Amino acid sequence: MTEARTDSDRVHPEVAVRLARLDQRYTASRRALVDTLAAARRPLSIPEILAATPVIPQSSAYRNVTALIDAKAVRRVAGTDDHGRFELAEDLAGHHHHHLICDSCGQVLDIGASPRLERALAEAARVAEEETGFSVDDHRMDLVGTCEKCRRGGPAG
Amino acid sequence: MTEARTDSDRVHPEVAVRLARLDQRYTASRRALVDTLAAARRPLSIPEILAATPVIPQSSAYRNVTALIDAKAVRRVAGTDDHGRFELAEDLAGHHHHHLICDSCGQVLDIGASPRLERALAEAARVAEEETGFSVDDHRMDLVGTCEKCRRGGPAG
DNA sequence: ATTTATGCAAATCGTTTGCAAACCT
DNA sequence: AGGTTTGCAAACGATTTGCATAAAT
Repeated sequence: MTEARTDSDRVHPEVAVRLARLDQRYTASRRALVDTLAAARRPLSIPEILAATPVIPQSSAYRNVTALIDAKAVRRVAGTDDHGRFELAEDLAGHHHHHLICDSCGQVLDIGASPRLERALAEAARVAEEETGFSVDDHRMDLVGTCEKCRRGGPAG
Repeated sequence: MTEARTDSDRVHPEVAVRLARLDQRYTASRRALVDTLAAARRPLSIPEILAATPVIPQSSAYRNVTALIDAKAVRRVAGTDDHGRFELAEDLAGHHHHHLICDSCGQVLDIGASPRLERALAEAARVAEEETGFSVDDHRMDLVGTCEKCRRGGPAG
């Protein structure tokens, strides 16, 4: 069987190392936060993180997410609503993916990236660098639409 | 010669029609806002809009941008900083494009979309619809990097 | 005339921060 | 011990909103 789920025994030590580089400690709250993000198959907002993680005050969630982002263990993704969303860094989660965003309820789902799409994206990045002088180091590809639930009369339906 | 720039004599009536569908009026402020967005070749934040548009109070800018979004004459795009950015709807601006986002200063540039990339994106959308039950009606492709200016010691350099 | 938009100031809401106590090394 | 993180509450900043007036149909 293909082992696709996050191996937290591998993730935790690596997160610890990345935090240590910044003189940051891998505390219980941070571990819990990483577990929550690793267990979700999609980027979570702070409210979602709080709901899924026992007894973590908001301010700590924000501060820890920030620390983990600085350590490059977590990354922020933009949705359509006014909540930031966060996911494990791709090299920790172990799979490159893109997002499917529901315009109605704001939910974000992960979707796989096809090699063909990735090749086209890489080419686009190269062209953009030549034309603009930017140095491109990441891409985001989001599909925006309406999820099944919302189409049947959910939040904005 | 190919006429690529926005033809505001064509844009204004169409915006008026779209607003009218929602019983909204095409006032001087809204016209000014559309002119500002049409003149920019990139999505603008509210501060940028205010700077470029004479005597429009913030609250009106926010309200009018919202009205124009509801009327599908403007769309909101997400950058990396905490300001929303806004651009004319693509069918009004007349060209499909993607974005180049500077991670350092938050600036957003438009970049053209190659046919090859568009084909790959369309395929990805089709696959995602089949697999998830979403109905996809838009895509966003952003390249994130550092602009030339910031690499030479700009805002975060 | 009636309905919608404006402008100001106050309110809201996500996020950030100051500070003293608790924690890790 | 010495520096870091926590938790609370207050502060912040972008965006939204109530209300009386002005503008558009």
